[in-house]
Amino acid sequence: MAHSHEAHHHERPRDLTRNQELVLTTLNNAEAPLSAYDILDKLRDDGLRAPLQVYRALEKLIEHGLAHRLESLNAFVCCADANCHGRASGTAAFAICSGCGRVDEFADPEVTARLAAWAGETGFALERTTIELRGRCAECRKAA
Amino acid sequence: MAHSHEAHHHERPRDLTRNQELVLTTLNNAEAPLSAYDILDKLRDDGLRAPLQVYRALEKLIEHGLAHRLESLNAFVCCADANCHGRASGTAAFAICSGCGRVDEFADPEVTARLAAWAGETGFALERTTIELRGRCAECRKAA
DNA sequence: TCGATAGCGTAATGTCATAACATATCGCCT
DNA sequence: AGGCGATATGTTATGACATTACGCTATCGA
Ligand SMILES: [Zn+2]
Ligand SMILES: [Zn+2]
Ligand SMILES: [Zn+2]
Ligand SMILES: [Zn+2]
Repeated sequence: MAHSHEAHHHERPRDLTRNQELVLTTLNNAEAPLSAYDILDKLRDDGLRAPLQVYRALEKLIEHGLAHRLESLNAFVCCADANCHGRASGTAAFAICSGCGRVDEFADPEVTARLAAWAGETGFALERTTIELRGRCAECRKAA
Repeated sequence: MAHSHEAHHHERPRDLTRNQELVLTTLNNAEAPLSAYDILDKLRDDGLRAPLQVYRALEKLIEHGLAHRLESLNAFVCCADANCHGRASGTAAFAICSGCGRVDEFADPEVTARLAAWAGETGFALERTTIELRGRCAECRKAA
């Protein structure tokens, strides 16, 4: 572990390609999750033309932990949890507001532990976990 | 609350229409989740012709707690947890095997409680929760 | 210099889901 | 019986999301 061989289990983030950079920036600038086609539309002026260009970039960003896919929305957000990349915080959970569309990423170690425990007892080899909460955020409730 | 006004918060399950019955039976007979189009194909001989007929039936079945949508799969399963309909067990979680495709429905009250607690602290009005685990089931691991 | 790996561009296609409109059926009140 | 609202249905067309297939290019180390 002595010489510079990269962090051992998680790519260093910053060797993004042009398309990946464009997509990540678009996600970063967005207030709410974007679908792949939303992203594509925003990047037409930068030369992107086909959905696949976006999907390929997203795939890498997600691999690197820089973005997440929201399954219940068929849309994508950039990662908001500094610890998430280093996976110190366990499985990420997402609270999605049906009012403003904003997404709050958080992690609860106890939840992670309980699900891992269930997997352990059951013999289920856990690879990936999706936790998505739908509802209305505090701000939208006040604005009601 | 004295006279017969139905159970107060959860419909009695058995007043399904023909289409709902057909779809539910199809899901019950399936070993793995089915997409709406899978269901449609299986029900062509029974007179179903359009996706919407299936989606409408699914919508009601899900409302009644007789079926669930798996967001990470865009597919549907029938509910496997007797308690689920009576909502005694809290939020349902699903373990989806990438080997055999089978789905295991379970509920962990502690997980439910932790997510509810997060929502409480944050002021998030929780309406619906999705928890989906991807991996390989014990049987598929043995068969490896 | 060669081959392997990764990324890129494009077209076509596949899969999932809903809008819009027209009918039909049932419970209920008059 | 007649009228009404609520719910379910059937059908067509369309929209939204995602992948397959193919060929080209850049990079890097043997
Ligand atoms: Zn994250
Ligand atoms: Zn909100
Ligand atoms: Zn259930
Ligand atoms: Zn399996």
